[in-house]
Amino acid sequence: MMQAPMPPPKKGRAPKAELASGSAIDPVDTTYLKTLMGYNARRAALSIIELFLERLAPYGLKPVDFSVMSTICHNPGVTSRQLCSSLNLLPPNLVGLIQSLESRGLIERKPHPHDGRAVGLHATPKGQALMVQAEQTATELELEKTAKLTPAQRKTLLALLQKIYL
Amino acid sequence: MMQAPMPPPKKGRAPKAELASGSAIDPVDTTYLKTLMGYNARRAALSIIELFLERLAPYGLKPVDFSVMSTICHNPGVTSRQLCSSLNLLPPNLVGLIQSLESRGLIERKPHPHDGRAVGLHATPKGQALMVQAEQTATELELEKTAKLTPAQRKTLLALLQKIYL
DNA sequence: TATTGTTATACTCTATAACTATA
DNA sequence: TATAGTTATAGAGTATAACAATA
Repeated sequence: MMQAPMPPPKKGRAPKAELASGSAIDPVDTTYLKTLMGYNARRAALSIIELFLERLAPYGLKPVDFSVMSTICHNPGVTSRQLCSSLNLLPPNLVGLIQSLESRGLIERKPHPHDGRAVGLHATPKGQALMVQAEQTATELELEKTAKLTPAQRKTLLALLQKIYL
Repeated sequence: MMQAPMPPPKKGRAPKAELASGSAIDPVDTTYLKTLMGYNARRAALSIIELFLERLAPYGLKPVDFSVMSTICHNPGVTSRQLCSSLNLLPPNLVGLIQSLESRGLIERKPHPHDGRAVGLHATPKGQALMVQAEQTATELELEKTAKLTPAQRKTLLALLQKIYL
């Protein structure tokens, strides 16, 4: 399959937005990158995560901690194996995370009823109370970051993203 | 502002998809996480990047290398400062990357015409030829990963993602 | 034999402070 | 004084191999 060579750099009329704007940097043509879903999804995710880190710092939760705690809260008795599978994490990277949450008194480890190898994870009342607040903060921050979207567009975006990774 | 407490774990009818499926893991309820744009955008991005790493490995390009090379190709003479600004990179992390691309003969560094401090980056013919192939490969892989989307949905998704981070 | 959880470890990515050369 | 590029380095994130206990 042939393809046209690299598009010409458009010498005539490049997108210029620096007209009389004091210390702006010369803009760059990223037209091609903007056609890539991976590029745009990553940039959007990082933009949201940046604010997430700020707002959730008072709870001592980073994105992965938050995802794990939320999943434990909504699935009492869930195992590490299940968390790894559903959140796409690797077992060795979950160990320290779980230990940290336990030492903070946010979760408890109980023997699994049917499988002696596994350990059931449960949120403590303290952990549950923290996550009610944390989830509320996360939801608020998300609405701020997606303020340019209508509720319908927001719903559409969530559904389309899930069509990619699920 | 008050909020309802953590939703009950729905004891009656949890989403079970493991009916008579040999070695499937008990599924987990991630309903809440799926309402978060940051979570879904990150999962989608990582899903695409996973295949990107495989397919672009023969070119010796990772996502950031690819973004930088593509931007240099489409913007001859662009500076490191401009790359950092438009791709959201930090200057120290770009240094080694640029040196690597130069030592591979993919780009050249030329003195900037107007600013003695800056260096203009240019793709060599070898670099341009590589990127024509690499961009084609990237575009193909993206279409595979978004195969569940119609062209209209794909266009919508790109536009909505840009509304978040731009 | 296969799986859960763990340890140790290496590799990559990202971030900060400080320096130089030029504007 | 401010900016472009660089250096050194620390921290976080992600990866693989190998092991013990249980199925």
